[in-house]
Amino acid sequence: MPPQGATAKVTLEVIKTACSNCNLQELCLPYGLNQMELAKLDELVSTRKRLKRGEHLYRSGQPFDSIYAIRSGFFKTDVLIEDGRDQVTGFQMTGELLGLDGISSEIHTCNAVALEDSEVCTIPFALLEDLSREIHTLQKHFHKVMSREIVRDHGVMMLLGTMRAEERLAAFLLNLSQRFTARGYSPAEFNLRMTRDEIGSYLGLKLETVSRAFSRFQEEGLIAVQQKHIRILNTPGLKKLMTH
Amino acid sequence: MPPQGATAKVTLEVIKTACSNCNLQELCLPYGLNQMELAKLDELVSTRKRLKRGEHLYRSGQPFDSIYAIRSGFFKTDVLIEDGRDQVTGFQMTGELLGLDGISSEIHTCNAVALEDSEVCTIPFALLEDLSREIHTLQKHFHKVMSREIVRDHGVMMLLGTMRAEERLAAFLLNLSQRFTARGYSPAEFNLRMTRDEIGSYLGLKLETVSRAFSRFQEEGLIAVQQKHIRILNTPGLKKLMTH
DNA sequence: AATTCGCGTTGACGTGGATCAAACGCAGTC
DNA sequence: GACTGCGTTTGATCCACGTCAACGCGAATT
Repeated sequence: MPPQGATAKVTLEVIKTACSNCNLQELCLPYGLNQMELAKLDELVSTRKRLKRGEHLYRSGQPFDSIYAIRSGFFKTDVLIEDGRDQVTGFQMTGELLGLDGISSEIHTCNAVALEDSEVCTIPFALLEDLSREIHTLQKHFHKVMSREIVRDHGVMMLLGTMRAEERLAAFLLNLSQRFTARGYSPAEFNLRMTRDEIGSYLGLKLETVSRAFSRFQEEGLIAVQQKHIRILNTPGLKKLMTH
Repeated sequence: MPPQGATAKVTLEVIKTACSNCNLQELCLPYGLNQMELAKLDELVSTRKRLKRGEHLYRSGQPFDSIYAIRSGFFKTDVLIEDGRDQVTGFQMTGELLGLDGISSEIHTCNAVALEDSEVCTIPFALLEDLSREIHTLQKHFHKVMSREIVRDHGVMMLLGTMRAEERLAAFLLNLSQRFTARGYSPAEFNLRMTRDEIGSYLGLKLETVSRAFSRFQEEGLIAVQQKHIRILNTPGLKKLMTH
């Protein structure tokens, strides 16, 4: 890439990093704020942080003082217990928040790891609380975001508690597809950022089971898999599998 | 019961129903508030509601406008999906909050059912938001409560995703024991308010598996079961079973 | 006291997914 | 271009839990 091209790109990014100019407004915290309120939020969210694939954003046990909004990239969160067992508790993408679990005890209770090179906005939580006492809309939106996380977790509990392997994987693919769509990407074609093992951990399955389910979906013409590249060929078919 | 006895009891309850006088302060929302702040909270939480065993506090799909604090009694929450599958997402006891899931969409996303005669404080959510913009401590505490719910759900996901039947049941019993203890009841002896089927649904197991696990624990001298009555005989034994 | 009903227990058997094991494919690296 | 290593696929076997079925028990009803 020619140097002037690179320079132009950097400049553009600097301009765009303000909340007031962020194209994630409708996904992230700033939802529904007016110009003045956005200006205040910009001040709050001044720090940004880049992470390389594989880097930890935070680790379980570390003191909590900020939550993070993903500007770009892809993360997983996982919890680890003494005896070595661990579980992926979620995958987070652009516009989603990380770190809400740390609010309760002021200590992070899980690890957040970048699954690709990523960038996050650091939101000091004490300041967010201050500002959300001033701005009603921000308060309301923040509460909704936390509550949505609870509802999402109930969905995962449902999945883990009542669904069979193929139903779980179908639900997982449809969920990813829907989230990519909401971000303007193709609903039918995407690259998985996580390994089969991580998918399995999230879905309460072993990696072999995940792999077999992928193969089976392919045989049945529901999807086309090639390593991490997924094309969904028959969305209704996947949905029917779920409700089965 | 003699009439004067009943009268005395009612009067006492009326006095005690104010947040400022509630013996659940350290479990419920009012944590850490001063006298003036408590007085304001009392105003907010003016309505109380009694429910008989089996009654619904709210149902999935109903409009959300309040959260509820349990003054006494025992609840379960469950979600039901189209194809008839359902899952118990939690059991709630005295001092715990119900309804946080409804904040996100302003519609309840699960059912809350009383498992014994119960009484709740109705907390209009809009008013809670107003008041928590005034009272920093209340805001902070409310955020912690929501976050704690997320952490709790992660624990359940862990349980459903990685533990085997007996480990799940051991974790469940220890969790109940710990919550009873926090409320001043015996850590070792209590009555289950839910059926084997409901326990199974929560733990992602069939009722027969729950029943067999109970029997097995009894054979091994870990607990004594008699219908819904449980005595924990060997807490370390149960813990070891979990970390196994 | 007999009857019904909801729950719980226990046994026999089947199966979905775990486990173990081998081989493959792609991406770096030398 | 061969080498190495991680992630993935696929097959064979095993086992924890689900399923199906019978029976038991206590509480409420008559």
